[in-house]
Amino acid sequence: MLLRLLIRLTRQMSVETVTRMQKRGIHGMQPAYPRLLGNLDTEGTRIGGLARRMGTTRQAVAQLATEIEKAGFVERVADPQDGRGVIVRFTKKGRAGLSCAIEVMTEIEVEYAGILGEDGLEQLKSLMAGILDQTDTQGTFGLD
Amino acid sequence: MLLRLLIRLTRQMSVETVTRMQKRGIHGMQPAYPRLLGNLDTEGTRIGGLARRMGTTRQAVAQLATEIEKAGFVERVADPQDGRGVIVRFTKKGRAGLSCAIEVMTEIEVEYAGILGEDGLEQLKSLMAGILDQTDTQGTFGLD
DNA sequence: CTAATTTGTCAAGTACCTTGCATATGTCTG
DNA sequence: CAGACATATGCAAGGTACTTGACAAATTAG
Repeated sequence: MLLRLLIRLTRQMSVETVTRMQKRGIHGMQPAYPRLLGNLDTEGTRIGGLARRMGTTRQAVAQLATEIEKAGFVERVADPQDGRGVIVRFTKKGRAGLSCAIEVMTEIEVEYAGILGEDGLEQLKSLMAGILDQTDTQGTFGLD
Repeated sequence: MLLRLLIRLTRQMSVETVTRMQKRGIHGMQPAYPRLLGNLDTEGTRIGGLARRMGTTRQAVAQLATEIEKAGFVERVADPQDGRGVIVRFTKKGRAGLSCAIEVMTEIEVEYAGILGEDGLEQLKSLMAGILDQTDTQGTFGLD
């Protein structure tokens, strides 16, 4: 069953990513963080904007942002243009964390390419993207 | 990034599966349940055996079993051969639930095959299985 | 200026998982 | 058979990631 394969592979890759980042000295990174971090503009992005990009609710983003803030990868600042707005932006650690995450994920993908062949990996990605394009109305941004 | 695609597709398929089962009158099914249910022998299976098959800890299985028991899909009985053992086995609702889960997951896969072509879907599955075979030491049983 | 809308937060609850510890039962050795 | 050890499960606490509902403050529309 496809679902079972998806669950196992997702878990494996998530755990592997966090583990390798730790070994490289980035502590406190969690599998869910790069999804938010990868959607942050360099000047920072508002909660609602992140929610739209990530295809989730503002509440979920606010909560996730709180966790990521505790881990030190982002900080919240008031939006000078809109008194209601809160801008989430990178700390220095956050930028380092994101680039490490990308490195590690790329490294893992290279290993998978070693198993499947480069074409195989590209096919895997494009097949998944094909399903999501047809079934998921969410846009695709940032790290996606 | 591959990980992001995996997360999105997994979530989508999980939610879709549970939603469709509800529409067919199976209530209380959760995405995690078929993984256990699909590893149950017809006579039932012990917690430890399930843990081994599912590649997880006995605690996680025991807890999941409690949830699934509350939902009415399985029941616990003592192992007559081993006083320490607890056998988890299907209720009538559980058998109906599992077969509905398989129907629904198959139906979703057929829809994906409509997007990717049958060959595309088969490729997707075999590519994922290829990675897991090389990287995951867990055995493959039941619904996998 | 009032009313509606947008924005973010708080609070509670759910799903699934982890680790550590306790306890009951079984097996093996002397 | 007793004692030591291993195995099987349960209990408790905690953590991550999410959901829904309600709310107050700020902005915008009429």
